[in-house]
Amino acid sequence: MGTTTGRRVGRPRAMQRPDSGMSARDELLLAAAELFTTRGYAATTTRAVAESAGMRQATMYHYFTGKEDLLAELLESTVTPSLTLARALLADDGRPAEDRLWELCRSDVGLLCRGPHNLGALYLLPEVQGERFQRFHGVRAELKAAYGQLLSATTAGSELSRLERALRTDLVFGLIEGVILIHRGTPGRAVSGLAAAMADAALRIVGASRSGEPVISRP
Amino acid sequence: MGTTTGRRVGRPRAMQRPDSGMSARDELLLAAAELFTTRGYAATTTRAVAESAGMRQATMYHYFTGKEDLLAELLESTVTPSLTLARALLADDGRPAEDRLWELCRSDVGLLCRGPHNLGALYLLPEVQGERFQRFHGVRAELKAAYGQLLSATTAGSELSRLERALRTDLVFGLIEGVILIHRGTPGRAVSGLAAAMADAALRIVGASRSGEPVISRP
DNA sequence: ATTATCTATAGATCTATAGATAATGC
DNA sequence: ATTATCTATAGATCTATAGATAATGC
Repeated sequence: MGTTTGRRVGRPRAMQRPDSGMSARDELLLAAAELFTTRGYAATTTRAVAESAGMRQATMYHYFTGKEDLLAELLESTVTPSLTLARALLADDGRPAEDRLWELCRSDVGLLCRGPHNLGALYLLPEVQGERFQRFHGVRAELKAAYGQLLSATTAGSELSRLERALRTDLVFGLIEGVILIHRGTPGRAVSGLAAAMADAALRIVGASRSGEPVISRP
Repeated sequence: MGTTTGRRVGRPRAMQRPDSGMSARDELLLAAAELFTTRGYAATTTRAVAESAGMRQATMYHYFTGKEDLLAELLESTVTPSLTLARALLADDGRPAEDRLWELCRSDVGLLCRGPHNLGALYLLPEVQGERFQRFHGVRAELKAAYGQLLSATTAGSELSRLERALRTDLVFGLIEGVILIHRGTPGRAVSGLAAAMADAALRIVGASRSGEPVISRP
């Protein structure tokens, strides 16, 4: 019943390492996140993922059917928490939409930059167009729709044409997802500051501002 | 001396195709651009590039030392025209900085979206961190510096702190390079409209606006 | 008995080189 | 003679499966 070493079911691993506390599945996901973002998805072999997680190549197939499976799972895990927050914010219609949009932006930047690794960069992979990623695309589309709804609920947003609203939603969503480009450029910078700055920028793109903060204007 | 077929030096190609008019080198670059952006860099084999350019795999090595060589050349070709324009705009200090920054943004969006292919997406490749891409990074850094200078020369930009200027430069540069994310999401939209909208958004992030156009503000 | 892992490997690549060949140029 | 291409291939992978093994659980 203790958590002493060597108490797990199954043949022991060949390469012994201190117990990470994670499940083998999670060890694989973490290793994959690290390697996919650092070396690239296609450039990462199943062997690299498995060994990096402390097991032999073939063992990986006990948990995932292949590399695509790992990637799909990682992508979904990046978007799902954002969507949960977005839904909560949409429901909370007591607060000004400006504030809620700002918070969603800030939170997303944090998630993208801090996450296990910069998974955001994986959105751009051509491989992600494939059918296996349908579910990811679904979740992501719903998240984007939430951005659109919040944007439309702002004072500035409500004055825009339907087309213009769609365009600005794309711009804001693109800015936030593109944070990876920015973060990679200057990785030293504090994420919290960046997140707030990006959320501010998003509102400026909409033409709105947080309650309390005046619209920027020159004297 | 005519441009009739079968008049070229060297052994004829195995797979005959209508003369593209391009040099074999350019045919390879074009094929690589297409495949790298559609299928991904690492997922593209040297065979795929060569055959797609109308020649056999081994022939590619007559022109490039490998895949990296192709990628480096493609990346540089995307940034160089932007830098040329940026230099010209920096020198042209008769016009308001706001207008020049706007033009640079708009032109870059056009280049990134229209180019031979969406090469912008390749910026994110982890492979591009390598030493072989030093020159590309140099040119790109110079382009970013130009963005910074133009931004600082705007009225709104000049009022910002040094740190805040650097941050907003990152945001604007990130927004523009991230246009790929936006463009991929809705490829149907006209590039010219998108380019103008992105340039507008960039100025809004800075807190500036084009001469003539007032700063957006609510009644 | 069940489970998590291992070792071994077939089959399918992919890269990069060696050397041959079929054009034009002189 | 020079050039652009070809064919052939060695050597190095990499993926995914088959089947063995070493733990715990009952």
